Amino acid sequence: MKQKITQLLEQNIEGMSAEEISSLIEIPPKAELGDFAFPCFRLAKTMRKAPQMIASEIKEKIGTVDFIDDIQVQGAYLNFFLNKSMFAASVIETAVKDDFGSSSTGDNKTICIDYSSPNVAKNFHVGHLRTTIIGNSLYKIFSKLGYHVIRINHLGDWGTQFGKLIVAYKAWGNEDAVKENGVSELMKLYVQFHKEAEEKPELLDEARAWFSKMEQGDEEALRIWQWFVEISLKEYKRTYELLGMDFDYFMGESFYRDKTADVVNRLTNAGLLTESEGAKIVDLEAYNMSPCLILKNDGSSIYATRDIAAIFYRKETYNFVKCLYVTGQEQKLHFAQVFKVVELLGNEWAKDQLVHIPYGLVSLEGAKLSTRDGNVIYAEDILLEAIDKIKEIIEEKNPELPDKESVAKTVGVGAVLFNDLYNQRIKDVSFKWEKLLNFDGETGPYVQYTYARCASILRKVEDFDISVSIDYSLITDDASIDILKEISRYPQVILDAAEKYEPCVIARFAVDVAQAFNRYYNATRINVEDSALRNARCKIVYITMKVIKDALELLGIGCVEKM
RNA sequence: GUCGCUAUAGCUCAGCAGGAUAGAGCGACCGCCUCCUAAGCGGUAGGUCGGAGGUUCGAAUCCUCUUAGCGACGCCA
Repeated sequence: MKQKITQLLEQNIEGMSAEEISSLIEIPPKAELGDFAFPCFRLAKTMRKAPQMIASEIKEKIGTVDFIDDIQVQGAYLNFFLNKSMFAASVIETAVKDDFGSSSTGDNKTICIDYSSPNVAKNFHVGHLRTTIIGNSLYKIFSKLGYHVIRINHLGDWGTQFGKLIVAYKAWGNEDAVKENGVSELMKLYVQFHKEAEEKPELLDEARAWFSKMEQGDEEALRIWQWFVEISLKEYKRTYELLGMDFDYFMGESFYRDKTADVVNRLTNAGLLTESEGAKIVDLEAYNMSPCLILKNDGSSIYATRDIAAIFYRKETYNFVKCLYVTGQEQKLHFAQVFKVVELLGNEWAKDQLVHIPYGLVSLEGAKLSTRDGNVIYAEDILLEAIDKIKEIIEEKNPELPDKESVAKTVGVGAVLFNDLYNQRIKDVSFKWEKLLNFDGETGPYVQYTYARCASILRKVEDFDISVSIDYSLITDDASIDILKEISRYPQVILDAAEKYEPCVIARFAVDVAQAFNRYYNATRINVEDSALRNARCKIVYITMKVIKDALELLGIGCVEKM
């Protein structure tokens, strides 16, 4: 709509007929805006007339068109007021039969999303939760738009850290303790390694040597490594299950270990590889970036090498139109370098197909997250804590509720997911229990509550039948029109979220719908005597539920009928 | 030092292909359940949109400079 109006302003309307002007601003069948206005200043400037005069001229010429009930001039602004029942009819009818998806947008093209990707042998903490939750939502959003989305968990299961772990395990480890305590035992070894390495820096060389052995296929090294990976995966999968998430591939960095030589070959053939301080690098000075390290001075690969190998593998295997990387913004330079190197190898597509989707730093009550100092909270604990808190609230507010356990899980997990998706990705997050466990206002439970409230209403109206047509002239009150305006935005909201790679657009929308509905609920009695009125109002309740459920689904959050 | 990100109400944040009186939530205070779920709704208080210039009829939004916080800047990922 805004674009249409801008178009109008770009043109000289002098001498245009009313038909021409109204065809220019033709109101779309699904009006995105209820009442809207546009400024006449720019037009006034080009036409050298007072804005007020322009406004009244347009008004005079446009007259009344479909959907528009009234036009007013206020100061220099033109206001169009919708024909409310026509608008209501349009919104309700599309919402009843549509699934809101522009499913042709994606045309079944493939998108790879690389997200979650925890570092094996480290605990899955708050920080990992962000990439996991955001990535999962992007997967849902693009799937809805008709893309074939491949979810890749690029586990950090290769690299010098395993050399460190092997050194630590051989020096201070104990098989039984690792078997019993899993990842946290490995974490302890890792922490101890760093402590000892401060005194004895030669440990670091030892660690690098062990990693080098891994790369060369040393049997002992690989056996220990494999064991650590299995232990870690078991724990991660428990968290993913709690989150209700899955991946198409758990393909860690180790998967590319035999593909890094090919990267080196390509770079060598292209004459891009140069030697510097004993290491092999690609110089990126021409692009204002520090060099991209490809091989360390001991000849072993580094994460950039494996990331490049992964890009080629994915392009060849899946022929993606986009490959998204959901990681912290501190890795911005790394991805810029890697993408540039791929592009320099003669791949123009790298420019717009490889996308880094950064998010802000997670800190804990103001302090930096640090496993070494014990300043961490584990994802699983957060989820379990949230579920417990929800159970308490249920006992307090609705002790008779059936299925308490499963409701608490859906709502508790939903609260955590929503909390992570409600703000723009780029914002830093300071984790606070107090905030996370407050479920009033702009939260997941609030939206879910609104859904349950709707469900409760429809349960009580026994004769409600969605297929019975209604009299739209009964729907003209402000509260009804407000909720319908919100609902009518939904398809555009999905597109916006996809374009910006921002699930928060959808989360905000869900809250807007819930707020509009709750206002409607308070202002309007739905279950009334008059059956025509009751039916009409129930239809609004019905489509509200449908939209909320669909939107929450895009965030990876479920709904409950009662809570 | 160079590059990047962030800065809007006491707190957490929306708004930013320029447009009407800058919006929510939390917290505080005051109201609303003989009525469909009060995890709700309404109201009050709270703002030099970090600062200074500039472009414009019009700037939270665009440009320049500047301040503060954070991050990245070669053998970790």
